[in-house]
Amino acid sequence: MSRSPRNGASARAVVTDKREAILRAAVNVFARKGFFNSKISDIAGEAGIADGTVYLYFKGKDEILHSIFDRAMEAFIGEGKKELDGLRSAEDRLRRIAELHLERLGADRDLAIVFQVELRGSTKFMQEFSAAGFAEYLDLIRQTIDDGQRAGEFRRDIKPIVAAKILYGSLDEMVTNWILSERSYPLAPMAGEVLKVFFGGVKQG
Amino acid sequence: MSRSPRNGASARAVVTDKREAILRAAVNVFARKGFFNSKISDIAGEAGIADGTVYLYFKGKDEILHSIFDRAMEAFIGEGKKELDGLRSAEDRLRRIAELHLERLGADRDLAIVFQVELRGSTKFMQEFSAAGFAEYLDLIRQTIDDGQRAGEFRRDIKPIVAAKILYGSLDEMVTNWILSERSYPLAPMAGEVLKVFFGGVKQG
Amino acid sequence: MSRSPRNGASARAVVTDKREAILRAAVNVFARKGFFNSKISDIAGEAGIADGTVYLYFKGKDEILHSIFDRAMEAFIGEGKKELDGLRSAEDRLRRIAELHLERLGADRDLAIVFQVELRGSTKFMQEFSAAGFAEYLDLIRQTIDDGQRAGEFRRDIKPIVAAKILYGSLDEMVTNWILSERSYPLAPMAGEVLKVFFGGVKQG
Amino acid sequence: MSRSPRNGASARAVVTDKREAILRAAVNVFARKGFFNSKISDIAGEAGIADGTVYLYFKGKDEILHSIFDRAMEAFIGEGKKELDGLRSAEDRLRRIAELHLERLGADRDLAIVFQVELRGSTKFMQEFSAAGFAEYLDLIRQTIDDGQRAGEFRRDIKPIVAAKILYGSLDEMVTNWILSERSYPLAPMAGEVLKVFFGGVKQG
DNA sequence: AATGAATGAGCATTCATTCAT
DNA sequence: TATGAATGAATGCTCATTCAT
Repeated sequence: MSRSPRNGASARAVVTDKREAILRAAVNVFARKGFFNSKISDIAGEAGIADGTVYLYFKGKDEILHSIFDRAMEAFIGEGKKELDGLRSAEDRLRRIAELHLERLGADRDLAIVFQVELRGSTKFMQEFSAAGFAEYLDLIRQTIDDGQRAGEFRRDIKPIVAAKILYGSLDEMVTNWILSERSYPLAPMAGEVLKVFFGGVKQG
Repeated sequence: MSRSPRNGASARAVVTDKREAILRAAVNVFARKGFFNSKISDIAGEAGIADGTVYLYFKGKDEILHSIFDRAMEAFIGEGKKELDGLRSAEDRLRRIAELHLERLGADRDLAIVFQVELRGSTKFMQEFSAAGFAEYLDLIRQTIDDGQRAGEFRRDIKPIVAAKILYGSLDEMVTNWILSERSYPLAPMAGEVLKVFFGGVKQG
Repeated sequence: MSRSPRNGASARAVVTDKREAILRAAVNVFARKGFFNSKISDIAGEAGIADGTVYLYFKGKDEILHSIFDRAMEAFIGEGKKELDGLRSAEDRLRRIAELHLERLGADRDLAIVFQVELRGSTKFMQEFSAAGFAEYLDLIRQTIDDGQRAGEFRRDIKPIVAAKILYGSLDEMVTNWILSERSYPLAPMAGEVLKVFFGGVKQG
Repeated sequence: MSRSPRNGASARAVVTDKREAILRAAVNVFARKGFFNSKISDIAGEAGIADGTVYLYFKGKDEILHSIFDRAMEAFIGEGKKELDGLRSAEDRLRRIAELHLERLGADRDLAIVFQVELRGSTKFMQEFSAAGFAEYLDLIRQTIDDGQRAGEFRRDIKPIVAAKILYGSLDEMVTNWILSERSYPLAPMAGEVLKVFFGGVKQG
């Protein structure tokens, strides 16, 4: 946690610390000013380092945005894998996915803004990030729905990929609305509301 | 002598023509390069006019984006109003909304890209555009659902605003996926798929 | 006075009228915004004509400034010549010159600003205008002083050209101060104050 | 590690050097091309640095002009204070002021051009600079004359402020003429000539 | 590794000038 | 003559990136 550890932290740890500091600063700056309006010097300033130092860790702003995405997805998927392992029914697994989705983003508004807004500011980014992780995430949902259909939990007259997009799109909209809302409210509980409708639509009557 | 030519319509047409040409060019350029990477000179070049001429019609890029949004929303809402007037049941109205939503964006891929991607590239834009038209649109859906609940068509244990966000989010995700997809497929038919699940979830058992 | 005379004004008169209108507008605009910050469109707007029309009468801003100077100097010198003809003593002539100088500029603050400020905004202008009229004016003063010395009115141990610069510089400073002053006071009476000192310095004890 | 190099003086010197270089280059460029016709790139080129570097030291052209004025006035007034301290009579003090005025500007033709021409190219500048230093300078002269009147050196029937403007205006005109002159002659000796007339006009008969 | 002064390519914007009407 | 829409050259300014220290 400390920026200049006196303890046995290795040189590698120092490097990691500064890298982390830049990424954390970048999330904050991007959330406040938007990716395209953020300057490298803003990020460096927020991180408390010199402008030039940023280039020792990243090639440029694009790579920083990529790293933010990678780091967050890695953490999210890693955590998700563990949580889902214990759940057997497709319904329980989807519920946990939805909850995690909103819990995670609801816990870090700046990160949510970067994910909902900044990562979507160009088709180039969207395609890259879609290829990088969104696709995998969407496929996880699709697969779970597919499993549910095979297990007889869900109606079979609905294409799993369509249902997956519906669930993802619904959650995504909850997050976007939460970000833009002037009122402050907890995001996670929206998961239950979404699922009530979603399961009503996909579950076997 | 007269400042407006004898044929008032033609003068208006000329102005409108160039304005329109700029807006059309801008949609194309924004879709290809992204809003922030588009230069005024790109738009002017695409429109076949000089750079400076753009400033005779718009204050800058921001105003162009706003105008694109305004013009499209105006057309969309105007068309929608007419279509919905004849429909009585909430189900029919929601169905028509969903169809129109996907038909419209599915008919103009560049415009769809601008709406799905470029208009969301900054919180500033999102807030402005949310205030300008998205909010109204979302409220139209909410109100229709509310009507459906009062009429006994829909379950009453679901908050209309939540259901509205779910429907909107689902449609929105369909559009985004369609844009990013490498395959080319018609967007409009997805409306039926979305509604199958959505109505399954909200309609009275 | 009217901008489009219905009376028998000839075509030439119309031309002159528009030329005059542009010059009058330019003096006003230059005084308000400064020569370099004034746009042709500002002048055209102030004159109530189209931008392009300005070019039917003048090559550009420089020529307008020149014309302002020429017109004013012509009027000033023409008027001055008449007034001075009747005066015999050098003292009387210098007194009248000083009075005219301050009366004229004191009567048209905008013109005074153009003369004191805008005409001096570049060495190029200053050299041109110096050659064009200031030099002639200064020489008129010098010659008068010379005459006074020859007539025994003034001390002979002072170079006429130096005395001329002193008188001109003193009057000039009165005008500049008057322009910059926040208080509003009549300029012409300063002539007497300047001359009291000046004559004290140059007249034969 | 340390942000200020071991030798603090050198860092300061470096900064000062580049700032000074820009100011010196700007005086030269302004004198040659005029303030409004000078481009930032002209100044940067003359100073031997990149265009962007100028903005590390100054906000823009206006601030450069201000700095030129401030620096010169500071030097001038600082020097003047010392010189005048030893002089008792008002006459001696005014003589020294006049000499310093012409010596200083006569020693740096470019600076003189900036002071006589460029600083007066707009009412905005004139007002700012008048407020900033000219007024103070004029008041120094006025006060000295006032002292001379009280001490019985000068006539009391002349307003000190008017006499001050006359002296200042006379000196100013000497400088302007010297700048515009095609002949090359020393400026400083003109002080004596001006004072001969001025004292003749203001001293007790 | 870290710094931050310096760089200069890149772009938005203005506005004098033209010319078809 | 008069217009004013259109032009496009000109330039101030920003900011990502480099590199000597």
